Amino acid sequence: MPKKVAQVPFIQSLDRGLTILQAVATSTQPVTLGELAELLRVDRSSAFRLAQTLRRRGFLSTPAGRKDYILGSAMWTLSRQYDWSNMLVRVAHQELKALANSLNETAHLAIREGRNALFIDSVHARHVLVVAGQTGELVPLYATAHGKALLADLDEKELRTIFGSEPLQKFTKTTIRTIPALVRECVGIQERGYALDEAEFMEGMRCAAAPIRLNSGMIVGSIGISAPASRFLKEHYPAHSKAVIQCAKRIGQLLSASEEIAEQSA
Amino acid sequence: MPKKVAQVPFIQSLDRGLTILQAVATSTQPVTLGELAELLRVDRSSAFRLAQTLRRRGFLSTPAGRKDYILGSAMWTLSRQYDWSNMLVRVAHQELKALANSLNETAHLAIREGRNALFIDSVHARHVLVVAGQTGELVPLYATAHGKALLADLDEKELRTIFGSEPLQKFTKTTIRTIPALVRECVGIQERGYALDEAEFMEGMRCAAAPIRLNSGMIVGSIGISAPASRFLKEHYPAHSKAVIQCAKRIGQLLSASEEIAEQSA
DNA sequence: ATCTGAATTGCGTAGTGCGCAACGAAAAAT
DNA sequence: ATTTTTCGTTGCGCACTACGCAATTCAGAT
Repeated sequence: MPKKVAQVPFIQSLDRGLTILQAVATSTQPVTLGELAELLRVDRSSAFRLAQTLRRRGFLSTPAGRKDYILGSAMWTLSRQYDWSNMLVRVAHQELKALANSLNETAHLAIREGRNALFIDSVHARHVLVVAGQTGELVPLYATAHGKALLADLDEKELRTIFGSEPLQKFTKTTIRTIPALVRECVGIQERGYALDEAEFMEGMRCAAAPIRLNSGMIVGSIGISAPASRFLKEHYPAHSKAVIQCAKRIGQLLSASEEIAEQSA
Repeated sequence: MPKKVAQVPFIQSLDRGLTILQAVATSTQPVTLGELAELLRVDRSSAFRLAQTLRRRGFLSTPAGRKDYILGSAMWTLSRQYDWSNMLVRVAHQELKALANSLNETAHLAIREGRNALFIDSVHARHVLVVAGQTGELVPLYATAHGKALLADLDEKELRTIFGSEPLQKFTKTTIRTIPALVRECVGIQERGYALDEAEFMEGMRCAAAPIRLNSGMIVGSIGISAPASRFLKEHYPAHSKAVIQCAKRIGQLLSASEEIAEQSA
């Protein structure tokens, strides 16, 4: 039997309003009334009234003089004020746990914070020897798999803006120390879909991480596994990196999915 | 006569849905259905159906197992994807122009970008000698009035996270070069409401800037005026700083205001 | 187990929001 | 410049949405 979807009635006009919001937010261009009407399959007048309601609330706005719609300051204000620190953790935690269990190694979730990667969640494996990197810890972007995954889409100019012109601090003998090398690394990560840390930050420690991307491609975080090099062997790379990539992909889909995400949490 | 407000009919349920969104976004705690019903002055069942519609779209979410609502990933995704670079400029430009005209000096609008302040808009005064600092330019946070205004709320720990432990680069003989000095400066800015740049970045140049705050107090940008020290005299400080502070305040209100913002742009 | 407070569902009706059509203004075409 | 077309905006009345009421279920506390 097909699972029963949503007996709770939709509030039609609210639903339509949200559709408008998403349409405007994902469009790079201002959106005209006609386009909205067509999108919703409703009369222009209906689209107009919906859009006006959104506009009065500040969720939409019209560029000076123009008639077409862009997002308004209310959206901006709301998203700025809100504490999003748990969002990724909430959405990703299940997946993180699954990853850690399937490989039986410690899995981390990280975001970019200035020049550092910030670990915002972790699931430890059952091992005597557990890796460092507790939740809340900051580590250099250029010297860790998580950090490099977060940087993957940046070009040389953007990297220089972040790191300035001073040489990068050396942590181990494999630490990347120049921007050009980092640029090459980033290109590689884009191609492969994952980043490796071969004891670049901490001796004897390996890590594989993949960027978490929204539908738009934007990188919003990274997920990865870390382990002592004695346990995380080179022959594990293919399997581990594949698992990490798929995990990142699933999280990205969870974030971008708008409807009917399963809520089997019990 | 009071200007006629909005003949265009509200879409009631959309309006209510947006109210819910704002309520949830501005609350630090998860919001229960009962609270929403009370807020909207509607029956619980109505609030329920609205909330469910928002939840299906991913705009709201319920923490594992709980029944109360928090913002969902759709909000997060939307606001991440959207290009907000023009938002502040759009909202603030009129005020920026007014400021520049009233003092007849160049006014700038800046935001924080990593370790730098980024000028995102400017209005030049009619003077032979105009200040540098074009739109798009990056300047150090610790050495400019705009930068310091943007840092005003940070404490020592946060400042160190941004600037690291290396001594700060010296630009002029008045440049702040230590974190403790910067901390003191920030405290002063919080108290006074504005920041000064006494030729700390560029010789012979003065600047006064104030942080732009949302209702929540969060700093989202800075506005200020710059001029050669020969024209921007010490006796101008009181008047200029007051003008800058009030301008910043007005912009903050524009950003936080949700309804009926005047649209007299002609 | 019982009780209490909440969330959730069903249902009939009031009222909202819809489409239609007309108007006005601005853009496109001639 | 004039006509034509397109798009945004407003008025109106019917239809159906979404509301409140009340009954039901669920969860937690006693």
